[in-house]
Amino acid sequence: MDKLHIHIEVSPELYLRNPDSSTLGRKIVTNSIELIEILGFEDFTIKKLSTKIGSPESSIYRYFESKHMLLFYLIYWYWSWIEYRLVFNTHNLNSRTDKITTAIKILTESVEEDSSFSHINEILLDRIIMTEAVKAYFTKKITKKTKQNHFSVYKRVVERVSQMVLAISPTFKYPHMLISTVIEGAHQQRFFAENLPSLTDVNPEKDYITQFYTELVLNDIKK
Amino acid sequence: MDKLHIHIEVSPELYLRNPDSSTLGRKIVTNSIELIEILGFEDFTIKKLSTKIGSPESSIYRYFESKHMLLFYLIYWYWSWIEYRLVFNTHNLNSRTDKITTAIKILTESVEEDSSFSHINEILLDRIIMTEAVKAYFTKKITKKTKQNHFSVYKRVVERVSQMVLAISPTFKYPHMLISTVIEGAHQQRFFAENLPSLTDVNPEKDYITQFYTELVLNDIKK
DNA sequence: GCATAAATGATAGTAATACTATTATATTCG
DNA sequence: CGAATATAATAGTATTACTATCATTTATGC
Repeated sequence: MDKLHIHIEVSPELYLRNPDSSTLGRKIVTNSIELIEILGFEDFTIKKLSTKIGSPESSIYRYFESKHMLLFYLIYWYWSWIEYRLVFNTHNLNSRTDKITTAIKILTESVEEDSSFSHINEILLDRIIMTEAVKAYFTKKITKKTKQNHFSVYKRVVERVSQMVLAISPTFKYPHMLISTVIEGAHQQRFFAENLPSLTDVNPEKDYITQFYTELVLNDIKK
Repeated sequence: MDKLHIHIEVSPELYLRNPDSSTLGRKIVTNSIELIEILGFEDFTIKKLSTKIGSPESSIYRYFESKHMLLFYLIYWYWSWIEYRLVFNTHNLNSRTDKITTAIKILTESVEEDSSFSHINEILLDRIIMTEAVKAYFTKKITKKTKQNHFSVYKRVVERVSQMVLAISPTFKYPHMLISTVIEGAHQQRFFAENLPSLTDVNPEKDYITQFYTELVLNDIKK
């Protein structure tokens, strides 16, 4: 597996003080992930986080400008981590089909192992992204410009996989649309399977969501 | 066009007093749509709505239990309206491919005409669903049971179109997954086109999103 | 057309929350 | 050891979702 001790750096625009540079900072991040996963982002409050870590609210605000920025930090971290895994696991593959298949696997599978190379629990973070990330795109609490800057990693991931699509089918007109549909779709289907099963087709096979989206993509680009 | 004076009834579980039964009730609905479209659901407040319509907050709460329930009401209305259009426009088609193509068109196109058979502006409502509906699924403010009850129309729409998929390809394993991917994907792509264009492939052709999803579905089910 | 009931208005209040401000105390570092 | 820096302790503000109460208007039955 890819249990290297890589270090993920988050864009400084997302924090006031780098939470990765102190024990308190890391405590904030670790515990916010645990709390958001349990409560959901709406019911998650800085007050609750502050009591959980035993530090005052004002200390948390020294690291993050706002509750929303903390969520953006987590999202950024997540996509950096996905990008790393994407590059690491596909770069030495020769077959174009293998590349795209591996990429779709990484984008659609639920994370079930905490690679524990950091203070961040990837299993919980993956669940947060599944349920909370959409809200972050759609919120008007953050300006367009800020969003566009801060979704840069996500965009890069979409771009990378779009290139894999074009490598197979150079005239395909909508690679970004296809890939962002797959990414968001897979998250949503996982959520539906847990919460609104009649909107999806729950299946005992572990990787049925990955299978579905892999076939969807291959059928579409190999017309 | 389908400018019939049909009347859409919303499940009584979603309101305290039926907003369709009084002028104040209709005023609340009409104006909430306008406000949510402008402000987004987060910045939309009952106070702002109450000043807009010149009635106290307490009057609004006599119709809707909460801000979230008001949103659920709008979502329910929207999907009832979509279901009506779906049934109306497909039932007299003979070709299976025509049926599914028409269905996908209805599910993926942006609404550009207010059919004005009611106090509800469908153009604005369509935009609200595009940006705010996902938040409604994902919120923990509403219990699972309530959600499952209240998403019944949405589920019925998915079910109807799933049946059209099965009519073409009876052994297709994931019709619900395919259709909910299309519905949510199309909304998201429209949002991306306006707000985060690098995540999609913006195209001058008016109906490129519909085209994309139509081909995606046909390629997938006609293997 | 009048009594009764129902809907609405006017006003006040509560608890929670995101975030700010200030000052005191630790902690780190040259 | 002294100075800068990070954290704690505490208080406060504005906003918001929602509740409560009572007066007034409007609709309804007879």
